[in-house]
Amino acid sequence: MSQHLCDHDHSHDTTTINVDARLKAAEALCAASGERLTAPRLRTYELILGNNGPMKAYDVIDRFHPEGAAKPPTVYRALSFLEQMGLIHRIESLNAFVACATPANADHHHPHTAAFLLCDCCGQSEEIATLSLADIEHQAQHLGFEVKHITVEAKGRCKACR
Amino acid sequence: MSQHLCDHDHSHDTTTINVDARLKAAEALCAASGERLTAPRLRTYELILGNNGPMKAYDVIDRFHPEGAAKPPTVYRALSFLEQMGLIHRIESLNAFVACATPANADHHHPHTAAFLLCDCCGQSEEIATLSLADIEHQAQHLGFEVKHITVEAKGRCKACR
DNA sequence: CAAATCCTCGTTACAATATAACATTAACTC
DNA sequence: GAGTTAATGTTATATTGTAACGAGGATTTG
Ligand SMILES: [Zn+2]
Ligand SMILES: [Zn+2]
Ligand SMILES: [Zn+2]
Ligand SMILES: [Zn+2]
Repeated sequence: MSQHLCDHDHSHDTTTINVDARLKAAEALCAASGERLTAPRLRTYELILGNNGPMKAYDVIDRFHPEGAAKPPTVYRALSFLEQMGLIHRIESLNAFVACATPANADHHHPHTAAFLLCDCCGQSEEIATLSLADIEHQAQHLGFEVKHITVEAKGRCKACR
Repeated sequence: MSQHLCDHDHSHDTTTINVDARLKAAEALCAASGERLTAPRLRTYELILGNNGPMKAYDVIDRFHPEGAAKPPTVYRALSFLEQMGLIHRIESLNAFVACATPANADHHHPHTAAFLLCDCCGQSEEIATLSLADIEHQAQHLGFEVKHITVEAKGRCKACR
């Protein structure tokens, strides 16, 4: 995931997620929701959880099987499912996917609008809770993150189409 | 650009931009900035200005010449230029491009963070000025737009990479 | 239990989006 | 006008994402 746009080291690019705990929580969430966390879905989530930073769909595809790649629809379907369950987020500006930092669980559903700080250089992402764009600047400043460009896109239905 | 996800008419999907005036303003802006609004750049901007809603790169490519399509790099380069000049915005969640509603001109440079309301149904986009996510809800409500999902992504440099 | 139904998946093929690399031309500088 | 830079033309290819259809397995229904 490192972008290698620079010459300094990226040893800070490490996330520490308890993958097993997340997988168990996801199982519980799906069970509680009447959804099935099938093998391809589980494997896809596992890979994304284990990846250091946002992961491309084709990286999931390539690493899906020990022996060879998965077929794209297998993975794209799993990604859609995981996104709908709130377990991962799609990063539109990177065409990549990252595990939600605060996923719903069986007890506590937690759908939310996520905001991300995305480093151009090391590729790391930080999911921040924010309800205002000023907040983004504040949190970025607090984290020492220099913001260059913000993407804000709201999807829905216009008045005429409702 | 209509998405045809519905059976109602989309006669509201019409924008009215004074294309000639925008092109002249762009000429002036580039002249003032020491940049060159070359033929491919001008043609690309003209097509985006004339399009009803966000336009895909390959639609620009296909309509570039009266007789046949342009080569992709020609258009992608022009799109990058126009975006850097603040004349168009890229809509990440659509892989599309739209003319800025309030572009800079020779007198008044005006770089800004744009926010968009994007209709799932008719494909129309509305560029709104906003400095808070609550604002998005307010403006959407005022416009009768029902928001289903908001994308917020800030790109830049993390602390370790600065 | 068997039939019907629905959801999910496997597979093939392909569509849509975007860039690398290098040769050529046009503009600008001295 | 020779040297330099910026922009374009051109070919090829890389990356990202879906349509379509059949097979399998789970769930519901009678
Ligand atoms: Zn989240
Ligand atoms: Zn970084
Ligand atoms: Zn704008
Ligand atoms: Zn609409």
